Amino acid sequence: MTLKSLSFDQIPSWVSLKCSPSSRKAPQIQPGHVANVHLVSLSKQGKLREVDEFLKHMDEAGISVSPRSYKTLFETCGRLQALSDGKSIHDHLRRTVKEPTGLLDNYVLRMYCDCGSLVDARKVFEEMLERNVVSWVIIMSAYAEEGILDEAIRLFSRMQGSVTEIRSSPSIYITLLRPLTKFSFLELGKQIHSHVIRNGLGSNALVGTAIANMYAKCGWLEGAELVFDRMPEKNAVAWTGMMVGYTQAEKLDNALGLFVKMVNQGIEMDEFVFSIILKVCGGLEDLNVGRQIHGCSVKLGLDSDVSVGTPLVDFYVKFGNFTSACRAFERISEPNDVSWSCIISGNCQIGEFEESVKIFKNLKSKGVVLNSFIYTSIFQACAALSDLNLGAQAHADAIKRGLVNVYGESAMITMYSRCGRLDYAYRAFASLDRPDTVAWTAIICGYACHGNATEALSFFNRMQDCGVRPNAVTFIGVLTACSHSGLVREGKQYLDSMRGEYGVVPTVDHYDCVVDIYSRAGLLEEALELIKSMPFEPDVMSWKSLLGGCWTHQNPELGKIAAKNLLQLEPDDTATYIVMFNLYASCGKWEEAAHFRRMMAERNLRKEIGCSWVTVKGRLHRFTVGDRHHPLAEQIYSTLRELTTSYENADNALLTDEDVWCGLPERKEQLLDHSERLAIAFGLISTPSNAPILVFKNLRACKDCHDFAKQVSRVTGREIVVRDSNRFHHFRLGECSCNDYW
DNA sequence: ATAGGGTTAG
Repeated sequence: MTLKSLSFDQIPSWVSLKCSPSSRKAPQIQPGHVANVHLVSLSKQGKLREVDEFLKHMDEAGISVSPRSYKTLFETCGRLQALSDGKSIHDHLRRTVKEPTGLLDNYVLRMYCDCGSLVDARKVFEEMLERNVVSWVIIMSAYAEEGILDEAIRLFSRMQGSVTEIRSSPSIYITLLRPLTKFSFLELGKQIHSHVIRNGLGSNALVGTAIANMYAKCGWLEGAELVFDRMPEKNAVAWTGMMVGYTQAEKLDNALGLFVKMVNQGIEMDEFVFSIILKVCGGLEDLNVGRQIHGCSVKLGLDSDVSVGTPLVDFYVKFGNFTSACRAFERISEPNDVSWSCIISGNCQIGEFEESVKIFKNLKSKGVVLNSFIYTSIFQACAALSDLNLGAQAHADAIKRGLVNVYGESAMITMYSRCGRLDYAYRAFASLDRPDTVAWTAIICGYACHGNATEALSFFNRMQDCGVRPNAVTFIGVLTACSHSGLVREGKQYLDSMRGEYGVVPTVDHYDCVVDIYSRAGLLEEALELIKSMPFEPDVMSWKSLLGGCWTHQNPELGKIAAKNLLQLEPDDTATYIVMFNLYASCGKWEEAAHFRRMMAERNLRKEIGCSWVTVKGRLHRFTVGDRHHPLAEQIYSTLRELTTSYENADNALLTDEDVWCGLPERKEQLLDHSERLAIAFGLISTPSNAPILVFKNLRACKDCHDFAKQVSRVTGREIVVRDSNRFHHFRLGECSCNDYW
């Protein structure tokens, strides 16, 4: 909108309607009144550029801006955090109003605080001629909220001498207490409490609530209870605070008990009470009580409130009941970013990563507010989908919006690593000031599954040098690194030192890693011995690892034991049948082999279709075995034929994961059309000759394709990276990073 | 005019 001149004809009629009918007086409008009303209207709509224009016109027309207009303008600038607009309006005020601005200064002060400029705020505060309690509260809370508590306290002492109304101003204390809660400064809190008592505000309900809250959230539950119990009337706020305190102290039963007491005393419940108590039910894994509380919220008509609906969604997600979660979500009348983040992470938790991404894109296109939780889930989804494009885009996007925090940072390390870009993962890690346990773990796991054990273990050592303690997941990464590199002795030593040296109690997963280490190294008896002697019931992974080793090291006797246990635990996993078939077949025991084939057929089991894909210029190209659908199929196959001349000896090739589903061993000679070969060949002909090729595959790489990829990397000089269902293989000049050890 | 509570993630 451009106003050529200050013509009131251009102001919509409804604007002027607003000012006359309410006043009974004759329609004598103050000069400039309409202009000021228009200014306020623009401001409330957040149209700050038009405000600026309009102010100029008012100046030219000699119309002054009313104090009420200034108030609204400053409020708008604060709300929108528009510091430069705020400054120019402040300038305008100083330029045009010569007399003392008095109470308006509080709004200016508030504006600078809201815009995050403590420097400007302080300057205004010091230059103020007249300071009242409100002025002090504003400036003190600004420092306190920023965590600059010592300055807030200094101001507090300074105030003692200059303001007399302190006895009647509980807001001072409430203001000071809130940030203490946030930063958990218990000792300071106690001092303020004594101040409160000395100033006779000990029985003030609002102050009491704030103090009980402060004690509860600083973790001093006894103190909180003392204050809480002595409060003559406790409102929902006080009860909520106590429940939060118990929850943070992991005393969920106490929190629930308090809730029951609250209900019995007939305290009116509001939406915030439901937020915390639903979280408690989720933590207690108490579906029944949660459902009852859900029903209670419906009766009160609160379930459509975002503060109730959102934790309800989360509650049902925790129980894996996604249908109920969605139903709860749909009841929310005005979902906010938290609601969306619950539904997005819920989708991630049930493996619906595409759906998460879809919702995310939709929210972005609609301009809905996003938060760091949403980005963390999206990084997780991109990791699972290996979607580097979207992941990197979301990364840049999150930075622009200032929505990257420690959670997102470590999720990003994992995302880049799983998308095949260990180099980016490292860069993301290296950019951290002080990586915590999870970030270190993410980079260790990254190097481990890319087969770089030396680096992974060196990160583990550096982590300890930095004084960061490893957790259970860290050791999974460490042991995986050992496993992928054949570090048998080291692996066992790490397992043995976990409890004593690091205080991390090993779980069955850690033992499984070591079973895997032994099995891969051909120490099959040791592996079986460990399975038998470990302080846990062996699980699927224990036997799978052993079976894998029996296959690589051709031991049908132990393989039989592993398979027997595996079939009991997981009769529908086709991999067991296939490996056993191959194992017997390769030893020439055809009858036993046939037995497993037959069993598989009888149980009507079908193998997941082998599939590989490669992304070129942002487009995904997907291949299945023997696929001829691709427009460049002819070129792909001729490339493969050229590359395969050295593979005549494929005769004795065995049945692989990929072959089995399509049928029979007679496809011996057809190994050349395995999906990953198609993807590699396509990568070769469709990317620049110096670019690395990154192929993803849903199943484990077979031996022949692994050899093939090595060969191709030697002949063409290309770097080829293949991610199979297990790990990453980096092929360079005829060698693989896994040292044929996978 | 100033002031109190909750829910989401690696």
